[in-house]
Amino acid sequence: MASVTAENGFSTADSSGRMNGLNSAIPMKDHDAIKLFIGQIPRNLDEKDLKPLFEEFGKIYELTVLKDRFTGMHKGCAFLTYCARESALKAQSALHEQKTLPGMNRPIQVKPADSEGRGEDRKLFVGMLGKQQSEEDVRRLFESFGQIEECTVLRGPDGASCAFVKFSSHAEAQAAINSLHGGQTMPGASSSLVVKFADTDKERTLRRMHQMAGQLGIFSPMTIQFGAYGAYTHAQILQQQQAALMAATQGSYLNPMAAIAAAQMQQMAAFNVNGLVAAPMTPSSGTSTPPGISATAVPSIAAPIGVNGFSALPPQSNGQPASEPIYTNGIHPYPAQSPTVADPLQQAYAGVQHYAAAYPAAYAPISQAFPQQPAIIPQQQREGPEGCNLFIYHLPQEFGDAELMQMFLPFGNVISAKVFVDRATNQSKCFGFVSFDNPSSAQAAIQAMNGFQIGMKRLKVQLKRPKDANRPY
DNA sequence: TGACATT
Repeated sequence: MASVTAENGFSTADSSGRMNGLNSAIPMKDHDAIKLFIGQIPRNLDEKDLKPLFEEFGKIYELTVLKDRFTGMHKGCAFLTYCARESALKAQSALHEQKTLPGMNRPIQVKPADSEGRGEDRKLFVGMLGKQQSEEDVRRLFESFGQIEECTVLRGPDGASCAFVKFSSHAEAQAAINSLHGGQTMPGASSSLVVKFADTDKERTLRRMHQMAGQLGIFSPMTIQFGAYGAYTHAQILQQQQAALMAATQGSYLNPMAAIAAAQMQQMAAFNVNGLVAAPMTPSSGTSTPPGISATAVPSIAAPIGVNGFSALPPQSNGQPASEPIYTNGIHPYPAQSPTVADPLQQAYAGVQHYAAAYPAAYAPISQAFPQQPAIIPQQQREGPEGCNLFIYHLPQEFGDAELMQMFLPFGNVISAKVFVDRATNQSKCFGFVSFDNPSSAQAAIQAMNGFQIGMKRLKVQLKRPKDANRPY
């Protein structure tokens, strides 16, 4: 009887969003209470299951598991507000990334919800970190500029690659930018540090996407999605953008491949923009972008991608391309993993901003790896060994060899990337070839990029047909 | 829809 009552109490709390159960009078919360985002929660845990876990740090004011509006499906994350700010801080430090709940393969996430930050310009994106940098290193780097409320380093198998640092004020963040952006090169990084405001504001992102879309005629904001991992419907995206954004920005882990791909797409969009438009996507640094994306752009493009650690790395994932000499980017196929809570669309958005933003800076230093002949690459199409050559269809019209190469660099050493062009019109035929130096890179690329949606189309990425198979005559 | 290293 008693337990039933308790259950009912929670159910009530559930629908009202409040955890002030039957006998507890706790309607008050601190004015500076922090709403926490809780990520990586097993879907079988409901409010009542979660409550005990969090109560230990203080009285809970509100605990809401995020659910799909239509299906009611548990989204694997929740919002939690303690009555006391202090409790939230305690919970965060005690739990965040500190334990992994049963059935999860990533540690629990406990961080201030993004709604708390108000999306103000106090959050920085930090690119060009070295491989070694830990969150602590990043904190140290930034701490002199103000109070760091949040610091997240996104890293992949190889180490750190970029980070978010949220200050308590815009001014602090700005100061950090002023002092740190472009000012030093982290050990193991190929370019100087990139420090810019993170675009947390969804609308700004959308605006930019719209801008780009208008200018390019592609990449409309709603069209970058992942087919290959498409567990997300458009409706879901729209309804739960908020939650998903949080999930994505709160350190949830995404499929690294998808994330990389997203960043790549963004990057390419940026490149295209460069050719056409002054620089809608280049925020802080005034670096002028090269006029075109012809063959001469290849080395430059290759550099940011292959050389630096973060180029292919969208901010909201832990995916990470490595940093090494140009065509040995050390990136290795991440095994395709099942997607987690975050929304690919969000990744894509975020990827755009950060990637594009970091791009100008990434531009400057060209590899030390090819001192004499900077970075130039495989200009003639070369086939790799059997099983290493991909046929890619449904490329955007705007894509040239460079873009194609960029898109596939994260998966391995690209020997060659060739978009077919109609000789008469000089227009892309929307298909091309990419060759890797080993089959597993090719497979990784297929895994990640086949089905990648651009605009209304999805990339088709397959092994190229062997020679003899396509010679009917 | 289309389609596999071209001029």
